Amino acid sequence: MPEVPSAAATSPRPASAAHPEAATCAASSLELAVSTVVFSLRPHPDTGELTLWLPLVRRIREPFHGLWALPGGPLEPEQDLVSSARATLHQTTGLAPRHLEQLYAFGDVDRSPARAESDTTTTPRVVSIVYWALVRQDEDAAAVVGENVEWFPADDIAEEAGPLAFDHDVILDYALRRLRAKVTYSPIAHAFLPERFPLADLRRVYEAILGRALDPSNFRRQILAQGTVEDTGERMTGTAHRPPKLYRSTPRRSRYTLTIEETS
Amino acid sequence: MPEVPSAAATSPRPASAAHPEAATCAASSLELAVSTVVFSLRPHPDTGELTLWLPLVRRIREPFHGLWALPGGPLEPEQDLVSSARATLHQTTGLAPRHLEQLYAFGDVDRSPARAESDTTTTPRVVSIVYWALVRQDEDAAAVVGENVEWFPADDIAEEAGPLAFDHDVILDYALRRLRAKVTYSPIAHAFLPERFPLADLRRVYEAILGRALDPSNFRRQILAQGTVEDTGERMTGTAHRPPKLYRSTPRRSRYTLTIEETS
DNA sequence: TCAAAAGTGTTGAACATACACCCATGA
DNA sequence: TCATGGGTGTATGTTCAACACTTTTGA
Repeated sequence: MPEVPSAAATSPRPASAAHPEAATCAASSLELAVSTVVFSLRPHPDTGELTLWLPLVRRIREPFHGLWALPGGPLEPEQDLVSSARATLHQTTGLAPRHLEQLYAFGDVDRSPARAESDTTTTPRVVSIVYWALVRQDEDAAAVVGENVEWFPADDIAEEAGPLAFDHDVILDYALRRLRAKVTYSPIAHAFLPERFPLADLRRVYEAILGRALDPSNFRRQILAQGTVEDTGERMTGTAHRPPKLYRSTPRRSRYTLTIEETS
Repeated sequence: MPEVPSAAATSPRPASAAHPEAATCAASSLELAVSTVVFSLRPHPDTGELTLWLPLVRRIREPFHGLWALPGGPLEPEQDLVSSARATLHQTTGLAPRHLEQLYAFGDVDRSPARAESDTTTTPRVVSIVYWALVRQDEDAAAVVGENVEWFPADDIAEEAGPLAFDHDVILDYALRRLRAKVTYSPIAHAFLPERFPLADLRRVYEAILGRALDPSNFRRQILAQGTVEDTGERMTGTAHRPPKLYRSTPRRSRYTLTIEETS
């Protein structure tokens, strides 16, 4: 989508009236919604291995009545984008997010397949701003699930939840790639873990997200080298082996991070 | 913004009516605009060194009448987000973009400083979806500038264009960091160059964006190693020295790249 | 004492940086 | 021939994957 434009170049009008920040949609059918992809880690029902799960909401009206969709809702005029995403997450899981980040704004005119063929007056054009959130492993157990809400393993969505409503398949695919890319250059994986944790748990989080095994010794060195965790001095007890040290993630200096992308 | 939520957790309502993709703003003052940060490379007027420039548009009405702002405009109900950004770019420069990518959606309730203090009925709440574009060096010369449009060196905006309208200072700062980060792991720099170019030109683009000199020999090796350019077999003529080979950037397999972020 | 996972050390390959040096052209 | 930037080669240091090996607990 970025590269190569349509070479269509009509005559350049002088932008005398160029006038940013002013689009009233009062008269037209243009709507603004905020959706959230909520990731959590749970054992896979078949293999028992830790994998990504996420909640979907069954649509109870047209369009796409009966299909599964990402949780979300309309943006209230007096509500920030993040607040809206946070509220959505609270409604579907009962939890407050540990990590909440903007993913992308989806706004193609034909983004909901139904709309392409149908009357545009019945199906309004919707611009969605999508966030993604990570749920802490220890809190996940306390998550509450509402009516018409169900959790699915991320990689089984296609089979188990059929095609999703709107273009949410595309969005979900993008969110997954984004998470997997970001985990390699940013310490977001920590957001899945409790206050204190052994390094092996952190490694298991990485393995679950990336879907492959990591060398324990090299992993340890890399994490310690990047300085995103610090030793608490405590150790875990009651294990059937040498008790591991407990670490906590070093407080990130909140450097104005809006986001940073990466797909490659 | 991502990390640490407000721990505010009221009682979780079951999301029985959770209903994504439906926000009519007909009755409220909520507007949707698309703005674009347009980057081009030109010599700096003082030092003569190649630096980033971008066009700003002077506002001709309230709010922020008289101040400089990012080019942009309201989103038409039947227009894609990218199309809107593309149109904006065409209006301000007369050009078709070589690289166009979504940056971020800015939608805080109080994002335009004026609004914070003023009556909310007079200053509507605006959600802006911001794109960034790169202009090819050879096309830049042919750029047309409209009325109330002026180009500035990116690093001199604060002094020369004063504080920008809305929160466009923040947006611009973010766009610059994003560009500088992305150039290190993605071949976007090529988008500034013509069809065929010597490697030294590509190096100068990198140097301009990063603001520091790069070792020519190592740069060559890195670029050739990553396989983003290919030898055309031709050479540039008319130079006062050994004629350099001409390269072209290898066609990127258009892998569904929405975006990928990166800050640090 | 054995199994299992924590944790340390070592080695070799791949890559990056710095810089010496040769090449091809116009003037 | 010389000045200039294009282009190649090489030495040194750093990072990283693989894996052998030691440590510490519960059973």
